[in-house]
Amino acid sequence: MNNRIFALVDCNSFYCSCERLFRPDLRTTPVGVLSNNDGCFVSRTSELKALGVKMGEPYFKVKDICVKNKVAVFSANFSLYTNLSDRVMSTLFDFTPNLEVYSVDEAFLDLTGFDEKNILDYCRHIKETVERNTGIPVGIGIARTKVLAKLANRIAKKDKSTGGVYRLLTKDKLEYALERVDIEDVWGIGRQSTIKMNELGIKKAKHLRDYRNDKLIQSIFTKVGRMIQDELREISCFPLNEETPKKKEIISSRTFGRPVYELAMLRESIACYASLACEKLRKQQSVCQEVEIFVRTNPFKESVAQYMRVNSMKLDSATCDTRKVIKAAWKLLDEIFINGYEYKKACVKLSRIQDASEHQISFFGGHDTIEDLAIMKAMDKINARDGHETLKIAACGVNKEAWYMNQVFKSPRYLTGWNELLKI
DNA sequence: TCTGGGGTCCTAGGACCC
DNA sequence: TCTGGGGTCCTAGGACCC
Repeated sequence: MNNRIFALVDCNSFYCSCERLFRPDLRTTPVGVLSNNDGCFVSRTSELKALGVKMGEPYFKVKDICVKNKVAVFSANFSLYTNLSDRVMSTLFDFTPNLEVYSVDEAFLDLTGFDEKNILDYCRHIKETVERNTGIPVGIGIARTKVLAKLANRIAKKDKSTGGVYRLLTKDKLEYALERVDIEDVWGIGRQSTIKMNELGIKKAKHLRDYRNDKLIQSIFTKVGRMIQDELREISCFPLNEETPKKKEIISSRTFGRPVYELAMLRESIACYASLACEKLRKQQSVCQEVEIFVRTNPFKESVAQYMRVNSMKLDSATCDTRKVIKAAWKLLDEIFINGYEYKKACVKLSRIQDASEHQISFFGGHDTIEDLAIMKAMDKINARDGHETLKIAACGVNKEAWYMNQVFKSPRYLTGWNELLKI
């Protein structure tokens, strides 16, 4: 046992809550948000869950249920969600700088040193403040390790009597919780591990905590499994990571709105994804020295011939120049493209990422010149000021409708588009 | 007809070196 | 018949997360 205290703040049905914020008429309506291309449900309100719609459920399979129950369905509107996420996080930051932004809708707070008697009230105050400032409802779980804080958060959300804040600090509460929580609901225990845990007779969180053979746990579930076990014992193994590390890989991929057959169209999509990835790369002031792409047909469509190929290359010199990355990606595409398949998805991945300021300049040249960097900088600046893709590389094409994803239910960019602000 | 996107960490095993 | 031992680095693939 240690004397640290972690609080996990988690936004309730985050994407749905964002949509509801601008549509108060939907306060009691079941709401769901779909993945890109209007594929699967990635966020559901409790009302939608109650209708039996599962996480990751393809929309077309439950369309009838949605229509019958007047479910408000939305296409993903990530610029809106990111913006609201920033507001939630900055509100939390006002309470403590010891904060880890764990995901778009979750943050760990280090509240070590707080008087344990008052901590429940304090977290209720945090919850109310976030909700008042941003309109996004949250739940908070409090415990001595991150794994247990996750668990406490689960209870806070499931058990209405908690009022959305739950403290898992006393021995009896801990026993009560660990006896009831299934092993698969423990943070870090996924599908494969659950099967192996069950074989060992571990069905509940408590069984893992009390499992005597630590070495066996380590050998089957690796170091990570052992750390989860210790975290259940209130031994903190996962530290709070306050600064967000730079990405080591940047991926940009999309499923096409419709099947694609021509090399020219694949090239356009690849150029677009490469542009997106390079933008992110420059934003974190990095350069990459490896480009990977893949293309594939629709694995769900069994009636057509299947094809999937990955191809990658190392660059002579690390770069953040979109033009060079597109050139490399196109070369990779030409090598693996086969005529006659019905392509459904393409992907660009940048790796071997280094800091732009520190990277080694190649002896053989080919590195980004001052002029290259100036062009990229100008492009980023114009796009930041006048909107995404105001200026883009011609290789990306102009007729995106030919392959771009479907977004039939997209809400306005209430917070990031001047023409789409809420009208009252 | 219609099934997402973007990450991280860990380990085993191969390549290579002396 | 019988052919060493020890170390590092890299990569692919598995598992997990939201």
